[in-house]
Amino acid sequence: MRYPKDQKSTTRAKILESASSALRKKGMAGVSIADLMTAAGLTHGAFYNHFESRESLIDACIGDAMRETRDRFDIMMGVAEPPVALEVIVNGYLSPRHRDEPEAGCPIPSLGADIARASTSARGAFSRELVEIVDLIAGQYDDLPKCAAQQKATAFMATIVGTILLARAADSKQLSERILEAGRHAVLDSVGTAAKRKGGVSRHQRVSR
Amino acid sequence: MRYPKDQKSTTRAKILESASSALRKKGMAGVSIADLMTAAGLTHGAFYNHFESRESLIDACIGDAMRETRDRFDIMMGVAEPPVALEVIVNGYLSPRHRDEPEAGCPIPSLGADIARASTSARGAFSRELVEIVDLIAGQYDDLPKCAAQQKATAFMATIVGTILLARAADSKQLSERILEAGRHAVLDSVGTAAKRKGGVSRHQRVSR
DNA sequence: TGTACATCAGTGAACGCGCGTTCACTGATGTAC
DNA sequence: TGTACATCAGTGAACGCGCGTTCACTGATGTAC
Repeated sequence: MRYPKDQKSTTRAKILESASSALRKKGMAGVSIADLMTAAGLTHGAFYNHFESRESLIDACIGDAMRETRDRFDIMMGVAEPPVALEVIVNGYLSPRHRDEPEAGCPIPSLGADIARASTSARGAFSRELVEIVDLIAGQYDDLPKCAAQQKATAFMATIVGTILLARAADSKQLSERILEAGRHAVLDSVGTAAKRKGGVSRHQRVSR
Repeated sequence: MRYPKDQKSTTRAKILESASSALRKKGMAGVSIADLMTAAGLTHGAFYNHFESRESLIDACIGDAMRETRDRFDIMMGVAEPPVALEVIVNGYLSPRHRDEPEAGCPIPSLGADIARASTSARGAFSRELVEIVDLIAGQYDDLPKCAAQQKATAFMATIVGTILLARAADSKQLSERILEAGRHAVLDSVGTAAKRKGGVSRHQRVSR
């Protein structure tokens, strides 16, 4: 063969990665197949060697980006005891960097509304990963019954997602910063409550404020 | 003149309303000018009698839908004392109806990500209205210093916006319902805290669960 | 070892289509004389 | 009062363009004999 034997899967991965970033940055309408393929260093015709259609690419991107986010959360859980790990996640998620680099971040704030309008399979992939993420977070509220912990975790996700959404749409740095700060404060308060129930991680609370 | 003298402004309003709904329902990519004009009972050529371009229509829609949301919040504030009015808002905002009818609801969950990518003027209009909405809500935390109340109000908005976003993207009614419930619970908890500081609106808390 | 053929990721011209936008036109009404 | 002209919201054909998708082709490599 002309190409190394992992050529095809490598190319597919390259298209997927490039598309996944572009989608998060520019939205579903802002990305054409020709653009993507150029970004991946190929011509547009090769696209259909790897994906059945534009829609199937989008489905794959959503699943992929969600998995990436879950993995990132999972890794951060490793660096500290519950519920302190939540502070690590919050400070990363609600950072200026995440606000300013949607292409490298969680797909929910950038694509959530489009996911709601997407194919059944895309929404399925999204939901499966969302549930996993919520369960990961719920594990941090380990002093609560499972159901209550999941409820807290779901609200946790909603708040950080909504905060990034608002912070990105705001037109001034100042307003945007205030939004991030409000999100951080609200979420860390709830984490703080959990910490207090367990008896004190106040040092961490102060540090990450 | 062939037409009544308020014809032009009436038509403009009709296009705007039709466009504003279609945008929230189908997203920025899902709506063509021809579709909109047909929905408004006109042919596509007339569009440019009323708007300079597609982009300027979108700007107008964003401002308009935000104003509508603010007005709706404002009206709900009138029906109960602070902070009970917040419960009314939450139960409306985080209702299955709002989840299922984006075309008639708040533009932030449906268009937030697109607003972040929109023109400076659209983001300006958005931000001005957002600040007003936050101030309205902050007025409900009337036992807190202004700054703390605004912070609480901002997080309140982030949570309800994020909750609707997640609830719409979820692929099963069951998951979606759990998300709405988690959002309601978290937000009403924080309202409940405010109520307790003031000394008891527990009846309302129980009613709206 | 040499030759003919099969493979298949990638190429790029071509397609049909729908889009945003333009513009000459329509025709009912208002206005000037 | 009657006639000629101006106005202007709305019409619909036409435009150029970029899109998603198709497909005959390329050419380096692997394989059969």
